Amino acid sequence: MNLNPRIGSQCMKTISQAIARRKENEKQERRERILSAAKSVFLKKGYLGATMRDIALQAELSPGLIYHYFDNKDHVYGQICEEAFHILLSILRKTESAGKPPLMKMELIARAYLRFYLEYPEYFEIISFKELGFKQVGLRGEIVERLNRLSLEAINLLHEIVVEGIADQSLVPQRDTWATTLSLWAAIEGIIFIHKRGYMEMFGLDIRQQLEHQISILLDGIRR
Amino acid sequence: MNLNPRIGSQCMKTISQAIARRKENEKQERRERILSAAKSVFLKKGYLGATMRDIALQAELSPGLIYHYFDNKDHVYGQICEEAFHILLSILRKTESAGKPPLMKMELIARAYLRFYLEYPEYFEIISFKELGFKQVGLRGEIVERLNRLSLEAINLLHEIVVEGIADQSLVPQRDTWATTLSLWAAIEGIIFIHKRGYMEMFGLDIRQQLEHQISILLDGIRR
DNA sequence: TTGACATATTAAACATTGTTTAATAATTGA
DNA sequence: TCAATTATTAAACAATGTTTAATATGTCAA
Repeated sequence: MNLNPRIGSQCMKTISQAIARRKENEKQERRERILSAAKSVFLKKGYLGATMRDIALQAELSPGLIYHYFDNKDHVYGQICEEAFHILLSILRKTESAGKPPLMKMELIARAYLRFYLEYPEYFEIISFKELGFKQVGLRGEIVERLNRLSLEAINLLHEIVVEGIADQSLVPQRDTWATTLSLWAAIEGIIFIHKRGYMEMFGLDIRQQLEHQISILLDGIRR
Repeated sequence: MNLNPRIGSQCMKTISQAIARRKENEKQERRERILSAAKSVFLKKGYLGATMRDIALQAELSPGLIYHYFDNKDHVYGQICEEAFHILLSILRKTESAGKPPLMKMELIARAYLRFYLEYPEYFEIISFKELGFKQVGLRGEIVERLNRLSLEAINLLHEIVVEGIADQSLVPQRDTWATTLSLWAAIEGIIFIHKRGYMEMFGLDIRQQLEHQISILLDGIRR
């Protein structure tokens, strides 16, 4: 028996806190479980192919429960998409290009982007659907803000190199560093999308060689 | 009364033919009516936003009837998409570049593509959804074959210029003319997609200037 | 003219979506 | 033990693409 009520109440208080903590953990675990199921389903079937019932089945719980933890399908998708961006960013940052000249850094960034496309095609699909298909689907609100920020973060890695290259005069001075950055990014991304559409297979071209070709065109120009 | 049965039967025959012809016309008109409605709906709402009931309402007939004239939604969409490609192709061909040097022709093609994007944004959306979003949606069969052929036809306009440029030595000889073609096409298309995603607005860049920048990078290189 | 037959057309049904709701089960704190 | 909050579910809902079964329409032969 608690002779001292202060101690008793204090004990109860800490227990309550511990329980609250445990419940918070369990809640988080449910969330994770749903996200894990969602990831496998989205990666396998894509945004449109994946259904909430698929995810619920994979997570072994009812579809309705997902809405207890997430606002809607886009919200869940947004989380997976965010994860995809983190993988992309980690690969782009892993280029280990410190100290190398800016032109070399650019090549490394381009190759790293290609590596992401080749090694994580499902994640690439997730991202490119967000980037290109969403005027039609309608991801809204702060989710898309966060994803846009991550997307920009990737491009910014290239921008920093452009700035550096202009500073050390290995690049011609540009009117606008962002204009050059977007040009390069567009050309790299473009060549990957071309591959995704099957045109390289059509002409027996290798994507890696094609990227090197693209890099050399960008860096050296095509005019004799 | 027909005293001569040969004439009578012949007359009936031609009437039957005329009726058959009229019915064929009416059938074609129904088809056109549906396509016209579909076009306005698809252009306004995009592939995913458009519903068969929307189209039926616009055409003032029942949704089921559409399936009497078309296999399914994708089939209808394919027709609109084909129209979009024809517009693109006509614009690309209208460049009036006969006699100009290949490098100039390339610039004109690039600008023409941009013009299509700026003047027919809804058609551009239709095409780019076909090009990029369809692993998830699943357009199948000969429709996609026909669309791919049209898409390739567009790229081939650039390829012919590349071949010509190498022949007259205004371009460095390339291992593969298609490799160069795809590089250029990717860079041009890429810069437009970058704009579509809103990055140029973000940095106060103008799409036309950006395309010129892209062209100059491609043609002159960025290295000092 | 009538009736059979093919075609055009529709309304309704169907299966599958994302999402909501209302009810139930579980857990906690008093 | 009980009230209340929370977690969970089954069922319902509205909207989709598509199918079906029925109906209207028009054609042709007898």
